[in-house]
Amino acid sequence: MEKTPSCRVETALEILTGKWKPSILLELITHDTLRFSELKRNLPNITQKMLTAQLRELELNDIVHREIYQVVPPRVEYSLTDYGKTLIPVLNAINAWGEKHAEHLVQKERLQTVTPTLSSSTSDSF
Amino acid sequence: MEKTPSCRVETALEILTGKWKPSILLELITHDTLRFSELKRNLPNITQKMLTAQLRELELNDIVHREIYQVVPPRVEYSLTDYGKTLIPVLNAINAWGEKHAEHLVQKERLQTVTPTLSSSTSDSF
DNA sequence: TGGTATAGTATCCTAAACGATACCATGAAG
DNA sequence: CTTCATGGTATCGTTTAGGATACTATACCA
Repeated sequence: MEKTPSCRVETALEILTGKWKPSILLELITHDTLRFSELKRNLPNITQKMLTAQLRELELNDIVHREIYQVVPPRVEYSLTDYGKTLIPVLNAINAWGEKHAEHLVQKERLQTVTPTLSSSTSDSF
Repeated sequence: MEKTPSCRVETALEILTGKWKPSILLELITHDTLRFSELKRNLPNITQKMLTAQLRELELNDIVHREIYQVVPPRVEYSLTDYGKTLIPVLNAINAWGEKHAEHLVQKERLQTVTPTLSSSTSDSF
């Protein structure tokens, strides 16, 4: 009880991180429900092992729901739980900052590539 | 150009993750400016190596500023850059979700500890 | 009888993150 | 001449994350 902010942030980040979790979550946000094979198709470089592992962790944290249909060949569908959907604003905030960061990077590069020769740049005061 | 949301989220998370970065950032948010030794004191289990490494990464990403005073013994002060301060709302969002998550966990545990014997729980319909 | 599709496991290996420990340079104070 | 404080590096070992690959069960379909 009475956890510190740093502890809470770390817990939240643990749930969000892992090489594939953001992509998986964004897939499920935009597609609502996806079969295992559909997720795999949409995440071209993931291995089956990693996809299973990351989904299991998300399931353990009650972020995604796993629905098994007893048919052959197997059909398993993944979707966000209601609780998982509370992550959407967080991911939006992170995504928005990521956008700002991309802009910030090009500005830093612009500053660095000014030095070498007196080239392209137009709006300089001398 | 035209990065995907998943890519931006991953970039942002790369900057935020690392075993000690959240704690370091929160220290700098709440204390404004801290010397190396003060950071180390406030993060009891961090090693010098890790503190240096994580600070260097944050510096590289333009999140923290490193001010060196040429005195002996050395004095080095760390603080958030203006750009680094744009992370504060993001960390707040993550922290808020982390709080919700802690509550969610105790509720799940309450549901699980109902099963074993017919103990404590009061409001069940049979 | 054999191939196909799905949703996985199991095993092994590599690379990266992290941790423990020891060492270093400097100048002031004693 | 020694000691102390600060803010580091350097080196080594362990632990964890992730990747490659092979294998499996099942029922249907040809």
